[in-house]
Amino acid sequence: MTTLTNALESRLGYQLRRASAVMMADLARELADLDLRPAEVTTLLVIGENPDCSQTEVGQALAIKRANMVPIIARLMDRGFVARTRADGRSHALTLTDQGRKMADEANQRIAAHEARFVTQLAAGEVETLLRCLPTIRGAGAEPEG
Amino acid sequence: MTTLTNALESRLGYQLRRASAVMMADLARELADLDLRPAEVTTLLVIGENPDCSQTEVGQALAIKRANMVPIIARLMDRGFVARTRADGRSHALTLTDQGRKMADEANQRIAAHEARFVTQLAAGEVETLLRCLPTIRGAGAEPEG
DNA sequence: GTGGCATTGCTATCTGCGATAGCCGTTCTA
DNA sequence: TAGAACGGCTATCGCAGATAGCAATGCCAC
Repeated sequence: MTTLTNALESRLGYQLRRASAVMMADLARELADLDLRPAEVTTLLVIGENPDCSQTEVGQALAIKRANMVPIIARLMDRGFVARTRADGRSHALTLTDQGRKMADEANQRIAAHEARFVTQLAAGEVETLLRCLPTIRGAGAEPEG
Repeated sequence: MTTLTNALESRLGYQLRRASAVMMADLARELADLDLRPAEVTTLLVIGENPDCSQTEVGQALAIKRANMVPIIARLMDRGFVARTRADGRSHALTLTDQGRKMADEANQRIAAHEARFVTQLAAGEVETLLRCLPTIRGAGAEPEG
């Protein structure tokens, strides 16, 4: 087995994609026995932080389109983690149930453990740099006009 | 429209995922009129750099599973960018055609422009830090045993 | 040499995430 | 009050990745 050269290794986008995939896979593994997908956890946590928010607000915070929020919320409600009440004729006010709050707490611990596995491999200043640069990269992308 | 709080903003994995998604979307847009998907470009470039490599070798360089390489190679061959000859009874030796080489050159320019849109938003030292840390993160993930 | 094992490419199928187009009822506003 | 904007929803598609298993080939130990 020859090892191939790969000039992409020096590309930011490529490295970002590979690193992100590794962390996503690790997160998915960490959350597997809770039967929570990454997109569901983030939704759960945002609702926990922002009681009575609407679906589209959550979606905007997480860059999830309205249409894609629907099945996520549906499943969280089916499992009794999220409740909603009519806010006005169009929008719902989302809150966590007691069960949902417990699940969010558990998930937060799992996420902390997951993060630690990676952050401990880096110097403190490096983590700080990453957390400063990554939002800059996000901001450098094309703004969704509208 | 209230803006929600989101504690995930301080999470490395979350930021990585968001930043990666932005860059992927930008890359896809840049390559759209070439009708090349991100996974296809990376494959094309690796073959260009490593004439006579096999499919699984390319897959290993790019973290693409054998099974998922099949349709990628098939499409690159259909479009006349990649040719292959029997290396032994099992494996193929992959090379770029003249057309494939041209496409790879063009793709490389597009990628450079795409990268520049983001890299120019960062300080030189920051880019260096990113390119050092991201492979570390990759390495901190669970090794695929086998 | 031959038998067992690993490798290579492949099919088929599944999951997760994201995007688009468009419907309907509600609310805002000019 | 009419038209635009909004919030939730359905339906459907695309891309990337994963798994399980098959057939043919090559490798190695005996």
